Amino acid sequence: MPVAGRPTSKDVAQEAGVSQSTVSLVLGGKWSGRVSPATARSVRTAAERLGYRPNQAARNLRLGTTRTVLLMVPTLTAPFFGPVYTGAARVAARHGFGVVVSTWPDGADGPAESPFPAPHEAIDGVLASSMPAVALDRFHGTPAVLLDSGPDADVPTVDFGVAAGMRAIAAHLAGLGHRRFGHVAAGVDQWTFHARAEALAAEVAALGGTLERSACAIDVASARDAAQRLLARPDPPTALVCDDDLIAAGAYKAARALGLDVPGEVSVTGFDDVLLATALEPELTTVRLPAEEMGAQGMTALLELLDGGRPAPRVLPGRLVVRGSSAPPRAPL
Amino acid sequence: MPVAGRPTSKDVAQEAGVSQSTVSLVLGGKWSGRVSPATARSVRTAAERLGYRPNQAARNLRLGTTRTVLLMVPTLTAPFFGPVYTGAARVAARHGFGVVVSTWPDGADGPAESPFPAPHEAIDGVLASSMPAVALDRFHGTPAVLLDSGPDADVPTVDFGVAAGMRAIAAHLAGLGHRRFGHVAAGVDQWTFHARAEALAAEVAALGGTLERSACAIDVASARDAAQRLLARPDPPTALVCDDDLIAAGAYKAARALGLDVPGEVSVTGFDDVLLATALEPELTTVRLPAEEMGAQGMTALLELLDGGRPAPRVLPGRLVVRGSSAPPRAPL
DNA sequence: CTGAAAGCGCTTACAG
DNA sequence: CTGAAAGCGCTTACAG
Repeated sequence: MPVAGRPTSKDVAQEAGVSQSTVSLVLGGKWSGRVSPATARSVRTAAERLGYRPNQAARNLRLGTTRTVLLMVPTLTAPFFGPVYTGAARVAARHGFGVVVSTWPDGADGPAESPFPAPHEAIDGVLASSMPAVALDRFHGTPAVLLDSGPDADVPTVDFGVAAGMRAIAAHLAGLGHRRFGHVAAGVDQWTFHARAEALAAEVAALGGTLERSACAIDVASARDAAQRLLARPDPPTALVCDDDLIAAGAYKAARALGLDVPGEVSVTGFDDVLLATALEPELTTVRLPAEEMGAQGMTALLELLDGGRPAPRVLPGRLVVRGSSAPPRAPL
Repeated sequence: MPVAGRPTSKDVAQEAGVSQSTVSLVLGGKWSGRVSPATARSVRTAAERLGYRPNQAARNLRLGTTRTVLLMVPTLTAPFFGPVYTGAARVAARHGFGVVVSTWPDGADGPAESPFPAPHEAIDGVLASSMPAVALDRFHGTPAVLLDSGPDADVPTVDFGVAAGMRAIAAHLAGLGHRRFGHVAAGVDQWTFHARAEALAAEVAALGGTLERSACAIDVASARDAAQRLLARPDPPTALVCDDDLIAAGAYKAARALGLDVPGEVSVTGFDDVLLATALEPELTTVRLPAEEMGAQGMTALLELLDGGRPAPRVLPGRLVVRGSSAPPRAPL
């Protein structure tokens, strides 16, 4: 018997000849010992025949939950955040959660731009990536996990081992014989870049090398200029350590503009290991960060938190990937 | 008077000394002529004092709507989809809609992987990008708009003018003097790549040139091999037309492996104009596709559809961006 | 083993 | 101009 509009549990009940509560019990998987197997079967059959799908809004209203979490990122146009989302959504789906995305602070949504309540008012938790802790203020009290934002927060955190990654880069270059380092640094006020700068400075000092620093925005042209400033010094670095792969692409350009061969005359390293790293020529020595794993671990921590747990801070190690952009320095003339 | 838990419209009513329906009327903006301005003001004050936010689940249940649309994309790790999302979310937010993302067919969610109802069961509409029309089957009847999937669908569409873009590439190269073309083609069964191939073939034929085609996956290594096959022919092309920027990066590698200078000995063009295009050396001649605009226009069309309209198909023109990777062919020896 | 009933928090006729 | 009431579709005590 066809039903007008989308079928409800009441329609299924009528079709199966049982009460609506029985339908709910069976389809909710809470029937064993309470409903006879035969009845359960007939409910399932009826539900299938009618193409019944439970109404989420009613379920949410009744349970006071939305099974939706918000992933907040600074931008979706950087290659880093796609994988983070993918990992988070994978874990979320396994637990019946959906993930909505918003960008902040330049976000597409939010009360400032819209007269409507922002969609993220209806969420159970927040996953915020690459943000200062104050970004969580607007969610007063909503369970939250911070990703890639540093371990010093009063919510659970998941971070990359960027300090160890930078040390691995420096050790690799030092092993090749480099002593004069240039740091083409992202001039961006995020924990990860502060941590990278600090670790590099400490490691170079420990190795007895010298380090000059030049800051830039995270774009190719700005990185090229910053790298050029370093290479134009009287006693230029033999290795340019770049804060990410895109910046490294700018360093390549600076080297080429000055007629310097990479890696013959100057070594260049990146960080992140995005697609770009192997698209460049020579391919880039860099540190691979498990972005998708960060999304997955972050969601796992958030679900633990929603479950009443106290997930411990996690640190995901990066891995040095040596490719063609690093080599021993040219012997002094 | 503090209220336990999150305040409801009933709490606001009590605080303001009015009925709950009056609160709903005022806060829903439907009060003019029905509630006195003074009462309205006191309701607003009470709501603010209590930090009241309407419960979306209740609202959705009552209205039978979710104000949520699903953006379905093949993958989130390609650089194209971040901007599409951003544009869609911007327009959606202006109309009080949220956007959830899912990937298909390799999706993180969906009934196959999860015993729970997929979150996207609770949506008002679907925006599907770079998909065959059959991808919409599982949403039987949900209003949908197809992006970047070709104009031949029985739902509204938004596409790029890829044919015109390819013609512009071919005309540009022909203007430089090229006659022997190689097409490093994405061997991916998507409308956009079929359209690119067809347009290029037609234009080269019209110009009286020759065209060889070599297919590859959309990754650097596969593209390099495909380009190498073309360049190894007895009478190799003087220009490699690549189906996207990443493929062009592979073509650069093939040229370098054979000791061929770009653009001195072989010209290379891309498509899309992603970040990579200016990270390469030389910078890539390509066609810029307005991805964010596609997201925005798609959402506009979907909202129109939800409003009962019949949005016309839209085509967003690309723009040829000439950079350093294209030059006149080397004079025959 | 099964069903009648309450109630989640809204919006919107309907009655005054 | 304002309020009492119905009802959206669920889940879950509660009663039998």
